[in-house]
Amino acid sequence: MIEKLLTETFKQAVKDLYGQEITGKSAAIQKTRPEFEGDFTFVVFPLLRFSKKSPEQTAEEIGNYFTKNVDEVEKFNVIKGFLNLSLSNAFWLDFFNKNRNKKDYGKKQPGNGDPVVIEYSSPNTNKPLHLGHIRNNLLGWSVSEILKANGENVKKVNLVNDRGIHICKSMLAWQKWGEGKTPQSTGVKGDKFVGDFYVLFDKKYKEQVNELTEKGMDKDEAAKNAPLMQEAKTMLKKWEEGDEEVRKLWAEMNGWVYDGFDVTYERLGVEFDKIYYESDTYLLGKAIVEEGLEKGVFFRKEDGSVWCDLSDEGLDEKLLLRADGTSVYMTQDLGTAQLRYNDFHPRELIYVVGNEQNYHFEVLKLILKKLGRDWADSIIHLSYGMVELPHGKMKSREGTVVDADDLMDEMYETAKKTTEELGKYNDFSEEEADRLYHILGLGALKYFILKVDPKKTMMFNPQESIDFNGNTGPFIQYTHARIRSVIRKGKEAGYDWSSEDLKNSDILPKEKSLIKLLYEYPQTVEQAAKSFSPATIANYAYDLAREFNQFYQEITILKEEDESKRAFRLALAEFTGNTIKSAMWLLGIVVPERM
RNA sequence: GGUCUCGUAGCUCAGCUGGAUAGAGCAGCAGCCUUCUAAGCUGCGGGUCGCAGGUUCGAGUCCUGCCGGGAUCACCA
Repeated sequence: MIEKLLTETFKQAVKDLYGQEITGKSAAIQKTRPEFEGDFTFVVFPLLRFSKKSPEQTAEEIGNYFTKNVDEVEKFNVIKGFLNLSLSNAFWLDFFNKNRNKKDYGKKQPGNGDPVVIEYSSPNTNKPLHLGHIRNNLLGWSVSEILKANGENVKKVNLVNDRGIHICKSMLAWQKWGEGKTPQSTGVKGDKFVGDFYVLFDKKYKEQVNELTEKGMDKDEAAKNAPLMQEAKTMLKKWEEGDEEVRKLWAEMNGWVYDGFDVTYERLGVEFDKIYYESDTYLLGKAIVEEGLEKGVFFRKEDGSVWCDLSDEGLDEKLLLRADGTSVYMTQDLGTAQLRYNDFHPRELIYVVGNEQNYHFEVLKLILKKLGRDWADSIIHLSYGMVELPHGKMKSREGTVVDADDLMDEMYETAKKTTEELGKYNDFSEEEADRLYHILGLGALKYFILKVDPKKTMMFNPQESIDFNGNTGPFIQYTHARIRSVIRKGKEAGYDWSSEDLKNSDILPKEKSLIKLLYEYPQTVEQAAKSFSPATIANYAYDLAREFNQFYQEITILKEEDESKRAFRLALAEFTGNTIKSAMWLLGIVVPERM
């Protein structure tokens, strides 16, 4: 990496010229801003106390040191205290030739060290996936790929919350009003089918609560005492006791849900190396609670409930086991964390979970530490912001939930409509067209969501999400298709740009800025991994596509008569196309050859 | 109320560990297809970076306070 050499030289220059050792902080290298001439810039203000000279003079002296000692530095200019270094064309050309044919440019070989386990998706089995889950799934998948590209041994896992009161509600409603119907008999997708009964339960339950309050019962009392809630609780108890009939129905209805989820996952393009089910792991959590009691880390209250006192850490007491002995969320999560540690002995244990659970994960880590699990520090809560709609938050109660399948349908339709309106590719077969609409629709959706910093709350405006112009997935996909078109035509014409040593004596500004951007890809991938941020990749892909389009607009490729220039530009286009494809892959977005 | 978090153009978002005149897209207006895909390119207008202090040669970025939004503090998950 040339930056390293430049930084070292900078430090050495200060030492030789002013007799001062400086740290990396005062030798920070940065890209030269496009409005100035140069490639890399150092700021000399911090050195003035050593040089005892003006900023201009100091920069001038160091600049001279560079041109004298570093071959790659061709020239420099000084503006105020900024030293702008220009690297030689030979350097950029060398970088270009050495890297443009690398299969995995910008990516490191996947490692086989201690794995990084990343949990994402984590659905409940009582309702279909919605927009919030989509952000989670896209983030999880993309961060996994980004970590892989940085040489991590990544294991994707899913933790399905398949037990608890929520699924009992669906089961109960189906028993009462299902009339023996099934997804097969009705043709309704399994997860939707079960979700409908969950909604039905809620409706009937509310009716009961209203009846009770009208009779004068206190609202909280009514909520607790409504017969349906009582029945659901009884069912949960029976489930925990292993009641055969309840377990059978439970398995069947969960099966329907999984069939539905599979379809959605497949379409979304996510998958997992291992799937955990809470029904398999919650008992381990109870065992850990016992262990904590024996160690004196937890304590039991008079009513029999178990707690952990976190007041020394500035937090409250946390419940770990209800008075009736049933487990709560934290209990289960202690169990699943332990299990995952046992299974993988991971270097890092990443949870892709919304920021509404920040407190939960803080507590989880504290409790594990109290229990003496030194690996608690390897737990990373990849906390992402909520998705909001123009009218406000998604509320299932108010029917403002954006269903994942519906959303993908809409994106597909928009892709179809837009393509047809533009009158493109009527020669596509039905399968080809279908595939293209799928790629474009999903590309738009994924890019729209992933381009926003994961940590931030994001606004999902349906109007804007289906836009295919500007900073969008289809724009980048289009750029790729354009490049492939040029490449195809170049090959048809019999042009050859395969040489390992392409020459170009005068690189044009637009060519130069493209090369510089390509040069930044590897460090962008590293940065994205460090910050767990697909948005970093998305923004890069957009910049690259935009830069290419400017180049493409301004400079002819195929019609260039100078053979070496033509070959150089074809190679540059191909390198750019490959890098766009690579970056988009890290976002889970496929790029088409034609569109 | 405690803790955490966010506040950048009309709207949606960039702005890496502090660095030059704060950038894109959308929306609006005006141009560019007999030339490699116009899902593109170019130009114009639009900003007291919530407010006030502080640290620094230098603050959108760091610190403090205030204002405003959100999350959380459940025997829900």
